[in-house]
Amino acid sequence: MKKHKSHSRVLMPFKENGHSHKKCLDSALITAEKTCLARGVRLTRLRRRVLELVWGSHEPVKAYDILDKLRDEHSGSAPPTVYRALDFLRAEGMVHKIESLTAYVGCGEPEHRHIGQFLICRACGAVAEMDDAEVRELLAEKADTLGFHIDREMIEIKGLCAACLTENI
Amino acid sequence: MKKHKSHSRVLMPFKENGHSHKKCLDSALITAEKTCLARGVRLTRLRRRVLELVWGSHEPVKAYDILDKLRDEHSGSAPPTVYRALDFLRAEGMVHKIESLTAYVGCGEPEHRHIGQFLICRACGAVAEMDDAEVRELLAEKADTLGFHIDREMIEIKGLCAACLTENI
DNA sequence: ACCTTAAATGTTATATTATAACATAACATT
DNA sequence: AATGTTATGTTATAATATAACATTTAAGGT
Ligand SMILES: [Zn+2]
Ligand SMILES: [Zn+2]
Ligand SMILES: [Zn+2]
Ligand SMILES: [Zn+2]
Repeated sequence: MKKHKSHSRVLMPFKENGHSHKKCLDSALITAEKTCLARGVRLTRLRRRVLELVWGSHEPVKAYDILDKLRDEHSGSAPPTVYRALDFLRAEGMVHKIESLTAYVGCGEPEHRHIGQFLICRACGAVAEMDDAEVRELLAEKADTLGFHIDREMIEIKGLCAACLTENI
Repeated sequence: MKKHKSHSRVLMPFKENGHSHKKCLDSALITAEKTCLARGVRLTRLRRRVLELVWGSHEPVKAYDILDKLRDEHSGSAPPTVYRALDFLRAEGMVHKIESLTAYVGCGEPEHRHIGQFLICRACGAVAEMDDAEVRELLAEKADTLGFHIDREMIEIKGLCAACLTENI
């Protein structure tokens, strides 16, 4: 029994036909800059570059793949370089870690802190992010029947996205 | 709008006061033996021992902690020893991997194949497992609005269990 | 019992992911 | 400029997982 219509947003959709990833990336970087400015935290050149690399595609990116690219640009790069930047970006919500892939994706809406639910296509590898309050509420309710208080939930769903479903008829 | 009462089971509860873990463990091993027999797969001595070690407590166990114990008993143990046994046990549903902890827990109900939802207490480290069809149905519905077809979902919830909540008043 | 084959385990090496610890550099504030 | 703080550089190592191939064990047919 729902009291009101809960919000359910798609924070990061699967990319549609004609998706301009350049725009997508630029907009993400601009949002990140604005958000960091507003919060008084520093999106340094390195952090910005790591964010850019994470946003290179809509597929989760591995930490060591980022590191390889950083090394091409600056020989002083080492694992801590990338993990520190990722830690910062995750703390600020610019990036989420996909635990089941040990990989990282950019967040489509970092300005409002949240932890979404991720849909991962096993065919194309793309990831979409939802932020669905109904799901959260139902889980909270279920947890409550066990006397459990939720701090944080990780929801990672694997399957086939619409595009890959139609291809594999 | 629910058509029927969906089943919602607690496959593995948080341990209650007076919980006899010896019974809990014995029963898990017996169930595992029966289930393997029924399926025509082999619960070898090694696999049984690994299952026993995973079931050592209700807290997720690390692969290399299992390996350390195996090494005490048999010097020929190496990473593949434990990972192969875990792979078998996971495939048969006797053990689940908690992705967000890279650790493994025993399953309370391996005879029916499933992937549950895990509640992880950040204070005592214990894990409970639910298998809630309502949650699954809601997620399927939400995914469907994006044209996404779910194969498998990972739900790991962190928070405080009832016992730890009352302690931390 | 003997042979054959498949499954499980042993063994060595290496890949992948992540953190510790300490030094230096950049930045902000006074 | 002096100071404290934050970020980055640097070296080393910890923690998690798999590849590849050899050997042993178990199952099934003759
Ligand atoms: Zn894009
Ligand atoms: Zn997000
Ligand atoms: Zn128990
Ligand atoms: Zn289970």
